[in-house]
Amino acid sequence: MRSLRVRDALVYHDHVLAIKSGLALSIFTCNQLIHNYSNNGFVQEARKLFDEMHQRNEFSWNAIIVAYIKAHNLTQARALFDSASHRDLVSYNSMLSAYVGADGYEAEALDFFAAMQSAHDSVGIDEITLTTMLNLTAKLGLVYHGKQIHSYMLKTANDSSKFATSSLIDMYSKCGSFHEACNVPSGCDGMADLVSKNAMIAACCREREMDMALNLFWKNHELNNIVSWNILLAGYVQNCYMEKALALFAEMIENGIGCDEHTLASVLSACSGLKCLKLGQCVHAWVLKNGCSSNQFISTGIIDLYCRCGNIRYAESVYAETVIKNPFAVASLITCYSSQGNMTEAQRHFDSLTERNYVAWTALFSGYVKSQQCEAVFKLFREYVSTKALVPQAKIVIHVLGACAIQAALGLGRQLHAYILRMRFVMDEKLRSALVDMYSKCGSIMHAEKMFRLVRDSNRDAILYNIMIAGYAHHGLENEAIQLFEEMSKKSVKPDAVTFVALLSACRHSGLVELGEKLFISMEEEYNVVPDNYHYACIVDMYGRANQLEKAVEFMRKIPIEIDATIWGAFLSVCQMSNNTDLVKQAEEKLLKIDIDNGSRYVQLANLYAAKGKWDEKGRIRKKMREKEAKKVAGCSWIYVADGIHVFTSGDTSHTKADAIYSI
DNA sequence: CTAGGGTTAG
Repeated sequence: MRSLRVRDALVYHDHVLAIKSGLALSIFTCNQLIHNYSNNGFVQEARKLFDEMHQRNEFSWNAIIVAYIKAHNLTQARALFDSASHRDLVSYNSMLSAYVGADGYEAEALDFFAAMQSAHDSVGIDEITLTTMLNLTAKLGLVYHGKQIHSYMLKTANDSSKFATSSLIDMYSKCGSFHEACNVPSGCDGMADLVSKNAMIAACCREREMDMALNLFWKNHELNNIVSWNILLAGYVQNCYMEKALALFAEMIENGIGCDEHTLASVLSACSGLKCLKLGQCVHAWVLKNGCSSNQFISTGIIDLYCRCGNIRYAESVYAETVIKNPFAVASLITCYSSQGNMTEAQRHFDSLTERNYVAWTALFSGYVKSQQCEAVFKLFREYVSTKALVPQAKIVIHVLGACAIQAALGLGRQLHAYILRMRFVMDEKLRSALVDMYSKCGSIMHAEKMFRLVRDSNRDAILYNIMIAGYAHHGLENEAIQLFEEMSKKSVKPDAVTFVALLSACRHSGLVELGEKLFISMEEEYNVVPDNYHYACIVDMYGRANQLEKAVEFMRKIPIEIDATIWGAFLSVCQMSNNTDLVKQAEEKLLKIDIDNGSRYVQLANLYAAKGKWDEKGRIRKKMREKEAKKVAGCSWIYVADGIHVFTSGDTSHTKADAIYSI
């Protein structure tokens, strides 16, 4: 309705102007009309008027070029630019900023900038050109090029306007050079203009320096606008201070700052992070009332909120109503279905996307890995690699390596390693860690170690150490595991809960009771790591394997946390060592109360009674298991043969070639 | 005298 009225007004305006000026519109008037049409989204009308003009000047050409740029038609804009009879620096700058602002036109932007410097029109470049180029280097994260432009700006005295200052701060910050951003003259004190101050607050938030951001924010706070508040709000959300974000939002409302679409997008993220459905729904209602649901950040935020709060039906119904099927929203849905193990729906959503971006791909890969559907991961990866339009992403390769680790698919893992080298991926710690883990879990501890040693000392983080220590532990190399732990401590890399699970399980498998006890005590006292159920279970199991029932019982009594199925399970295997039926009964009762659906527990119990020759007890447990319809997944082996994967369980005769296999 | 291009937040 509103667009129609604007159109009528423009046409009417057109007539009035024509009559007033004796039917022949001046160039000036036509140029203004082209702008009016363009600003209201009527690019065709603008073009019609442009075509009808008898005379045109630079302003006319620029107006029509900008009209196409605003309509996101860069091809047409460029065609007009190339054919223009009048061109000036403004035409060039308009075209350049269009390329910089659009996604996927980075190369065109660079070429265009180069052409500007050698153009035969010789329009040259000015401060606007340079700030636009700063924007591009910021987008690409190329601090080296950003510095070159900065130097050029210094040389040509184009470095001190408020536009230059804010762009420089923004560029250095987005390129990861926070220090340089702080050193931009009159930028860091927040006393320059408001945009520069806001850019600086954003830089602090990016650097996770929230105290610094707050200091800046409250300096001359009466000058702050809604952008300043939104930056701080987004800063809290991105640094996971969700409660603080909501408190700031409340303050915004109290102070009459109001809120806009940026505000609401951040508030929705905070609600998702806190799984705060109530407030999130209030925002949803507000959005519906005020008609800003067409904003993609907002609709994605609402879908994400319902997904994270586990309400996938609402998420689906909101998604069904969105006009533009945003890949980010779909990624959220995929993640939600994946977490429920519903990969059919996850895949369906993925298939529905016409434009699959890297977020959607990553979500699907992650889902298949989490639900341990490794064959699906490998199949998806083949599809991904053959999609020529995609730039290969390290994050996705990391997921596929994870699937190799689960499946112990060493051959595939090695192929991936070769692929990584061939594609010249940057070997960062995450990629290297994934490779170490893959080699270790595929049984090739030697290659895992080799990869680990390739990481420079200073780049070895706790995660990498954990992977390698766990690798040694699984391969029965407890001395190497301990040694690496000592190296870790020496390099003052802080061990965490995962480190100690790996270490304690090395101790329990190799019967190093004293060392296990020592490590267990030191983890809390020296390293400030609070033991959780896995650590307690390790120690209980360690005593059990070492045949030290009394110590295990005593240890069980002292456990300060609620004893869960993991710990009772460990205790049950300790009972296997003793003849104390009372203890078994006790453990059984507790265990079945906690872990009623887990078939493994029933089987463990039944086997325990069977081993003691108590067949009636065994029968009783098996009957209970049938009553509860608890199922245990059978352990299995598998082998890759040329045409695919073959899975076997104990005593399995279901394979089509079972007779031949057994005879061999 | 009056026109067009560049900066900060999700």
